[in-house]
Amino acid sequence: MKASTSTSKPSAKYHHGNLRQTLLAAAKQMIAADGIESLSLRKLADKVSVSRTAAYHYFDDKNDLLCAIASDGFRQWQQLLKQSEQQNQTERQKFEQYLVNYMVFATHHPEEYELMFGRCIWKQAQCTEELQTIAHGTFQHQVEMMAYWQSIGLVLGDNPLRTAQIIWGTLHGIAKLFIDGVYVDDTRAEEIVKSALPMFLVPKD
Amino acid sequence: MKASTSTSKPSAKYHHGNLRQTLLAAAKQMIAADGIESLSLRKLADKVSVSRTAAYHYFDDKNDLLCAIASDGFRQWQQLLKQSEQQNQTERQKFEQYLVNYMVFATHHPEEYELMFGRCIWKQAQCTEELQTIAHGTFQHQVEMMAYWQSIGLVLGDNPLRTAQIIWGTLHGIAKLFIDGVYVDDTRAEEIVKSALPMFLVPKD
DNA sequence: CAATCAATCTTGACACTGTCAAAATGCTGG
DNA sequence: CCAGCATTTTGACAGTGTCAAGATTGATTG
Repeated sequence: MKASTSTSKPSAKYHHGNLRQTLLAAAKQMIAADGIESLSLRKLADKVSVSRTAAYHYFDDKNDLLCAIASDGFRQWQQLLKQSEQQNQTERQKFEQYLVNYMVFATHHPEEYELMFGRCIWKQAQCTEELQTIAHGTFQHQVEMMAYWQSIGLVLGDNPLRTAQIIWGTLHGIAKLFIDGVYVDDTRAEEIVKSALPMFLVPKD
Repeated sequence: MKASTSTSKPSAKYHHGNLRQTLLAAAKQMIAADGIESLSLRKLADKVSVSRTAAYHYFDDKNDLLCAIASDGFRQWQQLLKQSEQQNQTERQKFEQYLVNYMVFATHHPEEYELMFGRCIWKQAQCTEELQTIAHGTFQHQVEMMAYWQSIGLVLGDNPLRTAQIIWGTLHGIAKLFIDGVYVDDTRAEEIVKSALPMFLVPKD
Protein backbone atom coordinates (compact mmCIF):
# COMPACT_ATOMS: atom_id res chain seq x y z
CA MET A 1 0.00 0.00 0.00
CA LYS A 2 0.80 3.63 0.26
CA ALA A 3 2.23 3.68 -3.28
CA SER A 4 5.79 3.91 -2.12
CA THR A 5 6.71 5.71 -5.35
CA SER A 6 9.46 3.18 -5.52
CA THR A 7 11.96 4.82 -7.79
CA SER A 8 14.47 7.36 -6.57
CA LYS A 9 14.10 8.52 -2.99
CA PRO A 10 14.70 5.86 -0.36
CA SER A 11 13.44 8.19 2.35
CA ALA A 12 9.74 7.39 2.22
CA LYS A 13 9.89 3.75 3.09
CA TYR A 14 8.16 1.82 5.82
CA HIS A 15 11.01 2.20 8.18
CA HIS A 16 10.66 5.86 8.06
CA GLY A 17 14.31 6.59 8.55
CA ASN A 18 14.05 10.01 10.09
CA LEU A 19 10.77 9.79 11.90
CA ARG A 20 12.09 11.70 14.85
CA GLN A 21 12.93 14.75 12.81
CA THR A 22 9.72 14.47 10.85
CA LEU A 23 7.69 14.32 14.03
CA LEU A 24 9.46 17.31 15.51
CA ALA A 25 8.98 19.37 12.39
CA ALA A 26 5.33 18.46 12.09
CA ALA A 27 4.73 19.13 15.75
CA LYS A 28 6.31 22.57 15.51
CA GLN A 29 4.16 23.34 12.55
CA MET A 30 1.05 22.22 14.36
CA ILE A 31 1.65 24.17 17.54
CA ALA A 32 2.50 27.23 15.48
CA ALA A 33 -0.84 26.88 13.77
CA ASP A 34 -3.16 25.88 16.58
CA GLY A 35 -1.30 26.28 19.87
CA ILE A 36 0.36 23.86 22.21
CA GLU A 37 -2.72 22.66 24.01
CA SER A 38 -4.44 21.51 20.88
CA LEU A 39 -1.55 19.31 19.87
CA SER A 40 -2.30 15.66 20.37
CA LEU A 41 0.00 12.77 19.68
CA ARG A 42 -2.72 11.15 17.65
CA LYS A 43 -3.31 14.11 15.37
CA LEU A 44 0.44 14.42 15.01
CA ALA A 45 0.73 10.76 14.08
CA ASP A 46 -2.08 11.18 11.58
CA LYS A 47 -0.39 14.12 9.97
CA VAL A 48 2.79 12.13 9.48
CA SER A 49 0.79 9.09 8.34
CA VAL A 50 2.04 6.86 11.05
CA SER A 51 0.32 4.96 13.79
CA ARG A 52 -0.78 6.47 17.10
CA THR A 53 2.05 5.15 19.17
CA ALA A 54 4.90 5.33 16.71
CA ALA A 55 6.34 8.38 18.43
CA TYR A 56 6.98 6.39 21.58
CA HIS A 57 10.11 4.92 20.09
CA TYR A 58 11.71 8.33 19.89
CA PHE A 59 10.16 10.07 22.87
CA ASP A 60 9.40 8.74 26.31
CA ASP A 61 6.38 10.88 26.61
CA LYS A 62 4.38 13.69 25.18
CA ASN A 63 6.30 15.79 27.66
CA ASP A 64 9.57 14.48 26.28
CA LEU A 65 8.57 15.59 22.80
CA LEU A 66 7.67 19.05 24.05
CA CYS A 67 11.01 19.27 25.83
CA ALA A 68 12.76 18.44 22.58
CA ILE A 69 10.92 21.25 20.84
CA ALA A 70 11.86 23.60 23.64
CA SER A 71 15.51 22.59 23.37
CA ASP A 72 15.44 23.33 19.67
CA GLY A 73 13.98 26.70 20.54
CA PHE A 74 16.91 27.44 22.81
CA ARG A 75 19.36 26.47 20.11
CA GLN A 76 17.62 28.77 17.69
CA TRP A 77 17.70 31.60 20.22
CA GLN A 78 21.37 31.07 21.01
CA GLN A 79 22.21 31.16 17.35
CA LEU A 80 20.32 34.41 16.89
CA LEU A 81 22.20 35.85 19.85
CA LYS A 82 25.61 34.82 18.62
CA GLN A 83 24.91 36.15 15.18
CA SER A 84 23.78 39.45 16.62
CA GLU A 85 26.83 39.80 18.86
CA GLN A 86 29.16 39.62 15.89
CA GLN A 87 27.76 42.76 14.36
CA ASN A 88 29.80 45.89 14.50
CA GLN A 89 28.01 48.10 16.95
CA THR A 90 28.58 50.12 20.04
CA GLU A 91 27.88 48.28 23.28
CA ARG A 92 24.90 50.47 23.84
CA GLN A 93 23.53 49.41 20.45
CA LYS A 94 24.23 45.79 21.23
CA PHE A 95 22.29 46.07 24.45
CA GLU A 96 19.33 47.61 22.71
CA GLN A 97 19.60 45.01 20.01
CA TYR A 98 19.48 42.32 22.64
CA LEU A 99 16.26 43.64 24.11
CA VAL A 100 14.61 43.99 20.73
CA ASN A 101 15.79 40.58 19.61
CA TYR A 102 14.24 39.05 22.67
CA MET A 103 10.87 40.59 21.98
CA VAL A 104 10.94 39.72 18.32
CA PHE A 105 11.89 36.14 18.98
CA ALA A 106 9.23 35.75 21.64
CA THR A 107 6.40 37.28 19.65
CA HIS A 108 7.35 35.51 16.45
CA HIS A 109 7.59 32.07 18.04
CA PRO A 110 5.01 32.37 20.77
CA GLU A 111 4.32 28.69 21.25
CA GLU A 112 7.94 27.67 21.26
CA TYR A 113 8.59 30.50 23.66
CA GLU A 114 5.90 29.21 25.97
CA LEU A 115 7.52 25.79 25.92
CA MET A 116 10.93 27.26 26.63
CA PHE A 117 9.88 29.35 29.62
CA GLY A 118 6.32 28.43 30.49
CA ARG A 119 4.68 26.41 33.19
CA CYS A 120 3.75 23.74 30.71
CA ILE A 121 7.18 22.17 31.07
CA TRP A 122 8.96 23.82 33.96
CA LYS A 123 6.27 23.61 36.52
CA GLN A 124 3.88 20.89 35.68
CA ALA A 125 5.98 18.24 34.11
CA GLN A 126 9.58 17.77 34.92
CA CYS A 127 11.97 18.85 32.22
CA THR A 128 14.57 16.82 30.38
CA GLU A 129 18.18 17.02 31.41
CA GLU A 130 19.06 18.27 27.95
CA LEU A 131 16.58 21.08 28.31
CA GLN A 132 17.73 21.89 31.81
CA THR A 133 21.31 22.13 30.63
CA ILE A 134 20.77 24.27 27.57
CA ALA A 135 18.38 26.59 29.39
CA HIS A 136 20.79 27.08 32.24
CA GLY A 137 23.59 27.78 29.80
CA THR A 138 21.54 30.41 28.07
CA PHE A 139 20.76 32.19 31.30
CA GLN A 140 24.36 31.95 32.41
CA HIS A 141 25.42 33.61 29.23
CA GLN A 142 22.98 36.41 29.82
CA VAL A 143 24.35 36.99 33.29
CA GLU A 144 27.84 37.25 31.87
CA MET A 145 26.77 39.81 29.31
CA MET A 146 25.11 41.76 32.05
CA ALA A 147 28.26 41.64 34.16
CA TYR A 148 30.24 43.02 31.24
CA TRP A 149 27.78 45.79 30.51
CA GLN A 150 27.83 46.78 34.13
CA SER A 151 31.61 46.70 34.27
CA ILE A 152 31.89 49.23 31.44
CA GLY A 153 29.31 51.48 33.08
CA LEU A 154 26.56 50.95 30.57
CA VAL A 155 23.98 49.17 32.68
CA LEU A 156 22.82 50.12 36.15
CA GLY A 157 23.64 48.15 39.27
CA ASP A 158 26.57 46.13 40.50
CA ASN A 159 24.98 42.73 40.99
CA PRO A 160 24.90 41.02 37.59
CA LEU A 161 22.74 38.14 38.70
CA ARG A 162 20.16 40.40 40.28
CA THR A 163 20.17 42.75 37.32
CA ALA A 164 19.87 39.92 34.85
CA GLN A 165 16.91 38.58 36.79
CA ILE A 166 15.15 41.91 36.71
CA ILE A 167 15.80 42.66 33.08
CA TRP A 168 14.91 39.19 32.02
CA GLY A 169 11.83 39.46 34.17
CA THR A 170 10.81 42.63 32.40
CA LEU A 171 11.32 41.16 28.97
CA HIS A 172 9.57 37.97 29.92
CA GLY A 173 6.64 39.79 31.45
CA ILE A 174 6.01 42.08 28.54
CA ALA A 175 6.45 39.24 26.08
CA LYS A 176 4.09 37.04 27.96
CA LEU A 177 1.39 39.64 28.35
CA PHE A 178 1.41 40.00 24.59
CA ILE A 179 1.71 36.35 23.77
CA ASP A 180 -1.05 35.33 26.10
CA GLY A 181 -3.34 37.96 24.72
CA VAL A 182 -3.63 40.19 27.77
CA TYR A 183 -2.09 42.99 25.78
CA VAL A 184 -3.09 43.04 22.17
CA ASP A 185 -1.30 44.42 19.13
CA ASP A 186 2.08 42.69 19.24
CA THR A 187 3.59 45.29 16.97
CA ARG A 188 3.81 47.58 19.97
CA ALA A 189 5.93 45.12 21.90
CA GLU A 190 9.08 46.47 20.33
CA GLU A 191 8.03 50.03 21.10
CA ILE A 192 7.37 49.25 24.72
CA VAL A 193 10.66 47.54 25.29
CA LYS A 194 12.44 50.46 23.67
CA SER A 195 10.86 52.90 26.03
CA ALA A 196 11.86 50.63 28.91
CA LEU A 197 15.48 50.78 27.80
CA PRO A 198 16.48 54.02 29.58
CA MET A 199 15.44 52.54 32.91
CA PHE A 200 18.25 50.04 32.70
CA LEU A 201 21.01 52.37 31.61
CA VAL A 202 23.41 54.45 33.66
CA PRO A 203 22.38 58.07 32.99
CA LYS A 204 25.03 59.62 30.77
CA ASP A 205 26.38 63.14 31.25
CA MET B 1 -29.80 7.97 51.07
CA LYS B 2 -26.94 10.10 52.26
CA ALA B 3 -28.44 10.44 55.72
CA SER B 4 -29.74 13.91 55.25
CA THR B 5 -29.35 14.59 58.97
CA SER B 6 -32.84 15.95 58.73
CA THR B 7 -33.03 18.18 61.77
CA SER B 8 -31.61 21.63 61.84
CA LYS B 9 -29.58 22.73 58.87
CA PRO B 10 -31.51 22.90 55.63
CA SER B 11 -28.28 23.43 53.74
CA ALA B 12 -27.21 19.85 53.16
CA LYS B 13 -30.24 18.62 51.32
CA TYR B 14 -30.56 16.97 47.95
CA HIS B 15 -31.16 20.19 46.24
CA HIS B 16 -27.85 21.38 47.31
CA GLY B 17 -28.79 25.01 47.73
CA ASN B 18 -25.43 26.59 47.23
CA LEU B 19 -23.78 24.19 44.87
CA ARG B 20 -22.23 26.98 42.88
CA GLN B 21 -20.34 28.35 45.84
CA THR B 22 -19.43 24.88 47.02
CA LEU B 23 -18.05 24.01 43.61
CA LEU B 24 -16.02 27.20 43.42
CA ALA B 25 -14.57 26.71 46.86
CA ALA B 26 -13.69 23.09 46.21
CA ALA B 27 -12.19 23.93 42.84
CA LYS B 28 -9.99 26.62 44.35
CA GLN B 29 -8.84 24.22 46.98
CA MET B 30 -8.03 21.59 44.38
CA ILE B 31 -6.05 23.84 42.07
CA ALA B 32 -4.17 25.23 45.05
CA ALA B 33 -3.21 21.69 45.96
CA ASP B 34 -2.50 20.09 42.58
CA GLY B 35 -2.45 22.83 39.96
CA ILE B 36 -4.90 23.96 37.36
CA GLU B 37 -4.16 21.34 34.78
CA SER B 38 -4.91 18.46 37.06
CA LEU B 39 -8.36 19.77 37.92
CA SER B 40 -11.07 17.77 36.23
CA LEU B 41 -14.77 18.40 36.47
CA ARG B 42 -15.27 14.79 37.42
CA LYS B 43 -12.83 14.81 40.29
CA LEU B 44 -14.37 18.07 41.40
CA ALA B 45 -17.84 16.55 41.29
CA ASP B 46 -16.58 13.57 43.23
CA LYS B 47 -15.12 15.77 45.90
CA VAL B 48 -18.42 17.55 46.37
CA SER B 49 -20.29 14.25 46.21
CA VAL B 50 -22.36 15.20 43.24
CA SER B 51 -22.71 13.74 39.82
CA ARG B 52 -20.32 14.35 36.93
CA THR B 53 -22.44 16.88 35.10
CA ALA B 54 -24.05 18.72 37.97
CA ALA B 55 -21.78 21.69 37.50
CA TYR B 56 -23.23 22.37 34.09
CA HIS B 57 -26.26 24.06 35.60
CA TYR B 58 -24.09 26.76 37.10
CA PHE B 59 -21.33 27.00 34.55
CA ASP B 60 -21.51 26.80 30.78
CA ASP B 61 -18.18 25.18 30.58
CA LYS B 62 -15.07 24.15 32.36
CA ASN B 63 -13.72 27.39 30.98
CA ASP B 64 -16.61 29.29 32.50
CA LEU B 65 -15.80 27.87 35.90
CA LEU B 66 -12.17 28.85 35.56
CA CYS B 67 -13.22 32.34 34.56
CA ALA B 68 -15.33 32.58 37.69
CA ILE B 69 -12.34 31.64 39.81
CA ALA B 70 -10.25 34.22 38.02
CA SER B 71 -12.90 36.88 38.65
CA ASP B 72 -12.87 36.04 42.32
CA GLY B 73 -9.12 36.41 42.21
CA PHE B 74 -9.45 39.92 40.82
CA ARG B 75 -11.93 40.84 43.52
CA GLN B 76 -9.53 39.58 46.16
CA TRP B 77 -6.69 41.55 44.61
CA GLN B 78 -8.74 44.72 44.39
CA GLN B 79 -9.69 44.41 48.01
CA LEU B 80 -6.08 43.97 49.03
CA LEU B 81 -5.21 47.05 46.99
CA LYS B 82 -7.91 49.23 48.48
CA GLN B 83 -7.04 48.15 51.97
CA SER B 84 -3.40 48.95 51.36
CA GLU B 85 -4.14 52.36 49.90
CA GLN B 86 -5.91 53.46 53.05
CA GLN B 87 -2.82 53.08 55.17
CA ASN B 88 -1.06 56.17 56.31
CA GLN B 89 2.11 56.24 54.33
CA THR B 90 4.14 58.47 52.08
CA GLU B 91 3.45 58.04 48.40
CA ARG B 92 6.85 56.54 47.99
CA GLN B 93 5.98 53.94 50.62
CA LYS B 94 2.66 53.27 48.93
CA PHE B 95 4.39 52.66 45.66
CA GLU B 96 6.82 50.23 47.21
CA GLN B 97 3.96 48.61 49.05
CA TYR B 98 2.16 48.16 45.76
CA LEU B 99 5.07 46.34 44.19
CA VAL B 100 5.56 44.09 47.18
CA ASN B 101 1.85 43.38 47.44
CA TYR B 102 1.81 42.30 43.84
CA MET B 103 4.60 39.82 44.34
CA VAL B 104 3.16 38.47 47.56
CA PHE B 105 -0.27 38.01 46.06
CA ALA B 106 1.12 36.34 42.95
CA THR B 107 3.41 33.95 44.77
CA HIS B 108 0.86 33.10 47.43
CA HIS B 109 -1.93 32.35 44.98
CA PRO B 110 0.03 31.04 42.04
CA GLU B 111 -2.74 29.09 40.42
CA GLU B 112 -5.34 31.79 40.73
CA TYR B 113 -2.76 34.22 39.42
CA GLU B 114 -2.22 32.03 36.39
CA LEU B 115 -5.93 32.02 35.74
CA MET B 116 -6.13 35.79 36.11
CA PHE B 117 -3.31 36.59 33.72
CA GLY B 118 -2.25 33.42 31.98
CA ARG B 119 -2.75 31.91 28.58
CA CYS B 120 -5.08 29.31 29.96
CA ILE B 121 -7.98 31.73 29.78
CA TRP B 122 -6.86 34.79 27.86
CA LYS B 123 -5.33 33.13 24.93
CA GLN B 124 -6.70 29.73 24.46
CA ALA B 125 -10.27 30.01 25.57
CA GLN B 126 -12.25 33.16 25.31
CA CYS B 127 -12.91 34.85 28.59
CA THR B 128 -16.20 35.73 30.21
CA GLU B 129 -17.56 39.23 29.95
CA GLU B 130 -17.48 39.52 33.72
CA LEU B 131 -13.82 38.61 33.76
CA GLN B 132 -13.04 40.94 30.90
CA THR B 133 -14.73 43.80 32.72
CA ILE B 134 -13.17 43.34 36.11
CA ALA B 135 -9.73 42.73 34.66
CA HIS B 136 -9.92 45.84 32.55
CA GLY B 137 -11.06 47.85 35.54
CA THR B 138 -8.13 46.64 37.57
CA PHE B 139 -5.65 47.63 34.93
CA GLN B 140 -7.36 50.97 34.43
CA HIS B 141 -6.98 51.66 38.11
CA GLN B 142 -3.32 50.86 37.94
CA VAL B 143 -2.83 53.27 35.07
CA GLU B 144 -4.52 56.01 37.10
CA MET B 145 -2.27 55.39 40.08
CA MET B 146 0.71 55.53 37.77
CA ALA B 147 -0.49 58.81 36.32
CA TYR B 148 -0.75 60.25 39.79
CA TRP B 149 2.66 59.03 40.85
CA GLN B 150 4.14 60.51 37.73
CA SER B 151 2.33 63.81 38.25
CA ILE B 152 3.86 64.25 41.68
CA GLY B 153 7.30 63.46 40.35
CA LEU B 154 7.68 60.12 42.07
CA VAL B 155 7.76 57.77 39.12
CA LEU B 156 9.73 58.19 35.91
CA GLY B 157 8.19 59.01 32.56
CA ASP B 158 5.30 61.05 31.33
CA ASN B 159 3.19 58.43 29.61
CA PRO B 160 1.14 56.67 32.29
CA LEU B 161 -0.12 53.92 30.02
CA ARG B 162 3.31 53.11 28.74
CA THR B 163 4.81 53.22 32.20
CA ALA B 164 2.08 51.07 33.64
CA GLN B 165 2.64 48.53 30.91
CA ILE B 166 6.34 48.37 31.64
CA ILE B 167 6.04 48.18 35.41
CA TRP B 168 3.26 45.66 35.23
CA GLY B 169 5.34 43.74 32.74
CA THR B 170 8.25 43.65 35.14
CA LEU B 171 6.11 42.49 38.03
CA HIS B 172 4.35 39.94 35.89
CA GLY B 173 7.56 38.61 34.45
CA ILE B 174 9.32 38.14 37.75
CA ALA B 175 6.23 36.64 39.32
CA LYS B 176 5.77 34.25 36.48
CA LEU B 177 9.35 33.09 36.39
CA PHE B 178 8.98 32.16 40.03
CA ILE B 179 5.52 30.69 39.78
CA ASP B 180 6.37 28.56 36.79
CA GLY B 181 9.48 27.26 38.46
CA VAL B 182 12.09 28.79 36.18
CA TYR B 183 13.43 30.68 39.13
CA VAL B 184 13.28 28.79 42.36
CA ASP B 185 13.08 29.99 45.93
CA ASP B 186 10.02 32.27 45.91
CA THR B 187 11.14 33.94 49.09
CA ARG B 188 13.58 35.96 47.03
CA ALA B 189 10.82 37.37 44.87
CA GLU B 190 10.23 40.21 47.28
CA GLU B 191 13.92 40.98 47.42
CA ILE B 192 14.22 41.12 43.67
CA VAL B 193 11.30 43.44 43.22
CA LYS B 194 12.66 45.71 45.91
CA SER B 195 15.95 46.04 44.12
CA ALA B 196 14.04 46.81 40.96
CA LEU B 197 12.26 49.66 42.67
CA PRO B 198 14.90 52.39 42.13
CA MET B 199 14.73 51.86 38.38
CA PHE B 200 11.20 53.20 38.35
CA LEU B 201 11.72 56.22 40.54
CA VAL B 202 12.75 59.73 39.65
CA PRO B 203 16.23 60.15 41.16
CA LYS B 204 15.92 62.42 44.13
CA ASP B 205 18.36 65.17 44.98
C1' DC C 1 21.68 -17.24 -0.02
C1' DA C 2 18.78 -18.17 3.99
C1' DA C 3 17.92 -17.79 8.82
C1' DT C 4 18.03 -14.96 12.77
C1' DC C 5 17.73 -10.75 15.24
C1' DA C 6 17.07 -6.18 16.58
C1' DA C 7 15.04 -1.98 15.31
C1' DT C 8 10.84 -0.07 14.02
C1' DC C 9 6.05 0.35 13.57
C1' DT C 10 0.98 -1.22 14.37
C1' DT C 11 -3.09 -3.08 16.88
C1' DG C 12 -5.74 -3.69 20.91
C1' DA C 13 -6.93 -2.17 25.19
C1' DC C 14 -7.57 0.80 29.33
C1' DA C 15 -8.57 4.66 32.14
C1' DC C 16 -9.49 9.23 31.93
C1' DT C 17 -11.28 13.57 30.05
C1' DG C 18 -15.28 17.30 28.62
C1' DT C 19 -19.81 17.56 27.12
C1' DC C 20 -24.46 16.68 25.26
C1' DA C 21 -29.33 14.64 25.44
C1' DA C 22 -32.68 12.53 27.99
C1' DA C 23 -34.37 10.91 32.15
C1' DA C 24 -35.11 11.18 37.20
C1' DT C 25 -35.67 13.63 41.45
C1' DG C 26 -37.19 16.93 44.85
C1' DC C 27 -39.49 21.40 45.90
C1' DT C 28 -43.29 24.81 45.59
C1' DG C 29 -47.41 27.09 44.42
C1' DG C 30 -52.19 26.31 43.03
C1' DC D 1 -52.64 16.25 45.54
C1' DC D 2 -50.85 17.55 41.43
C1' DA D 3 -48.56 20.33 37.82
C1' DG D 4 -44.62 22.67 36.81
C1' DC D 5 -40.17 24.07 37.75
C1' DA D 6 -35.40 24.01 39.12
C1' DT D 7 -32.06 20.83 40.03
C1' DT D 8 -29.48 16.64 39.69
C1' DT D 9 -28.40 12.08 37.55
C1' DT D 10 -27.62 8.43 33.94
C1' DG D 11 -26.18 7.08 29.52
C1' DA D 12 -23.52 7.88 25.76
C1' DC D 13 -19.86 9.62 22.64
C1' DA D 14 -15.63 11.27 20.84
C1' DG D 15 -11.05 12.47 22.29
C1' DT D 16 -6.93 11.95 24.93
C1' DG D 17 -2.11 9.63 26.68
C1' DT D 18 -0.02 5.38 27.33
C1' DC D 19 1.04 0.43 28.03
C1' DA D 20 1.53 -4.52 26.40
C1' DA D 21 1.70 -7.50 22.79
C1' DG D 22 2.03 -8.49 18.08
C1' DA D 23 3.53 -7.51 13.08
C1' DT D 24 6.77 -5.76 9.73
C1' DT D 25 11.14 -4.56 7.85
C1' DG D 26 16.26 -4.13 7.10
C1' DA D 27 20.54 -5.72 8.47
C1' DT D 28 23.69 -9.37 10.10
C1' DT D 29 25.36 -13.33 10.46
C1' DG D 30 26.45 -18.64 9.39
